[in-house]
Amino acid sequence: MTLVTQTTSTADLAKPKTSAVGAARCTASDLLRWAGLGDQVSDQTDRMPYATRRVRADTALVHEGNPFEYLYFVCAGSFKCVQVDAEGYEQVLGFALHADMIGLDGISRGRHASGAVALEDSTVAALPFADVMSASRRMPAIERLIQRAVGAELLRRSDTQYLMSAASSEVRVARFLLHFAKRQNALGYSDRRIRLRMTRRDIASHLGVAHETVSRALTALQQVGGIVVTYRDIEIVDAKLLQEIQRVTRGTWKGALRQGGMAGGLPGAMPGGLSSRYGGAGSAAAPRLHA
Amino acid sequence: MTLVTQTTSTADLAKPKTSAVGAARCTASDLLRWAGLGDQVSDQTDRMPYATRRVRADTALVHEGNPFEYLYFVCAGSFKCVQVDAEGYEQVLGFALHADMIGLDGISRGRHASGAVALEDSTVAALPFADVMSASRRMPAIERLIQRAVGAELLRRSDTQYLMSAASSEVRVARFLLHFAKRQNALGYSDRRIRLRMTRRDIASHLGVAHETVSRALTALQQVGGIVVTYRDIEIVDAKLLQEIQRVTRGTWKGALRQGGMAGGLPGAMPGGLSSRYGGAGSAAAPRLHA
DNA sequence: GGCCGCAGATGACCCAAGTCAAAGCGCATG
DNA sequence: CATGCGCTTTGACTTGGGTCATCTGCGGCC
Repeated sequence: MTLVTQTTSTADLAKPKTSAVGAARCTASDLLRWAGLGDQVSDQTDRMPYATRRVRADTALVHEGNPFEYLYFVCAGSFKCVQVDAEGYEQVLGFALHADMIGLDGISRGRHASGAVALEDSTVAALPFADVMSASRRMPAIERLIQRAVGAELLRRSDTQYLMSAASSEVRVARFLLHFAKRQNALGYSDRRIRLRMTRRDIASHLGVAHETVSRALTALQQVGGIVVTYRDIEIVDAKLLQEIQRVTRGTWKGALRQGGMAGGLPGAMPGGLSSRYGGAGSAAAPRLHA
Repeated sequence: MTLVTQTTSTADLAKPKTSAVGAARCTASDLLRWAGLGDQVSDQTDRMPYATRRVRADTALVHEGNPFEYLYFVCAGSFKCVQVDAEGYEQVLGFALHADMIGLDGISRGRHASGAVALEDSTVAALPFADVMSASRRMPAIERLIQRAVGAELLRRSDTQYLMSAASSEVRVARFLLHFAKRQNALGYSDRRIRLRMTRRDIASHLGVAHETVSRALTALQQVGGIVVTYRDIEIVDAKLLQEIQRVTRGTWKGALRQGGMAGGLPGAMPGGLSSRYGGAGSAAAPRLHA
């Protein structure tokens, strides 16, 4: 999957939250550092102060439909990005973590196409869009920051579509966990321990399944030995296994696993969990193909 | 106007913005005009020529993973944007129509995160990304063009997530049709007649369902009187009905329809088609749909 | 400290849609 | 003009997971 690692300053990424996040203001160079563009910082970019804002858990930073004025850079904490449909049903479009940008989708219409709700007490830097744009014309580093934010946003949307394109719910959950772990890892955190800040319901909405199904999928993945679940703490104990499961786009991954399409097969986990009920029965049609 | 097969539906698709699309080069002002920013054209923006490229049906304009050098502006024709997973299964992320920009997702990693395949003989303008960025620094109109492209792209991604968040397949298809009609309408075409250039399979992939299900959903929507299907030509005969159906995010829309949750109720369409199996009123004259 | 409410897990049931199959149709190709 | 392949539709069957319901446990709040 052609993961061109961000060549810029892995060192900077390794130490998140280096600055005084709680401060009432932060400078452009802070943003660049947090965004992993530390080497872009120059004298020019240093003196631009932006206001920061505290957002308490479960409160909205951005309301869907409100006028688009600011871009928000997540200094600390995390958010869910949501759209509410006519019936009041909340669709979770994605999650914004540390160093992500919130609000880009307001560019097109001048109004925010989605809302953002804090999953925990969080801090953001509020960047007046007009200012940022004019600054980016003068300072290549800022331009880079915006470009990166846009690129990251687009990428995250693709990833979401990829998540939802999976046929089986367990595959979706596996993808979600791996994806989340990778993002945390890029921020300098462990890629084995995931601390979920959102409810099962939020995850379910994001993946396009029922929340009970998320529960069941987590249990299932735990039973085959891929993860250990403790409420919202997930430990990935067999990343390789999850990777195998995650690859399956169509059909049941259990079928794919047993057909030897996957290396090694499963240790003792098989008899337990999911695969059992399907016995050795002949549902083993050749998967894939369909050109 | 070149041999680009775009005029097809003579009368109905009548007023596309015309221009010398077939030319080997086009100017920035052409792009602005096509993008609906005609009023932004000034002398400055006039003299910048971009190469155009012909892309024949079923051939790739962009290959996933290739280096990101150009943004492509769709002058004529249409594309599907795709990602291919490890098993070779093709996921359709979206469709790019006239005046859309292709390739933005390459910004983040310097490589295209998705490919683009022409659905018909098409023409694009190839904009070297570096040039465009430097031009946008000097010319507000170009900057606006890029902003608009980015915003539109983001919005389209949200829309796709919205499409896929629907519970029932018929709702997904209804949303897709309305969404597509709106986009065509924004380009000056009819919002009642849709000419689909992609296969059912492409649509299915985009919506996250099986292609047979798309067929059945189209048939079902036709039977309740919402549309008339003639292969790839769809006529929307009852937009209001489709709107009602499209609103339903959870559960079956048939249920929502009958519960009076929807204004006015439906004329003669109700008894037939989908609602039949759900007990209630006379399933008498109802053919089709399992049962 | 005790009550209340929500998050999460799990079981039972059954329908929507995936899968497999097969039959039209159309368009492209020689 | 004939042939064939792939798109589309429809049917029959199977099942994953949505829905409803219940139970547990944790946390907040008076």
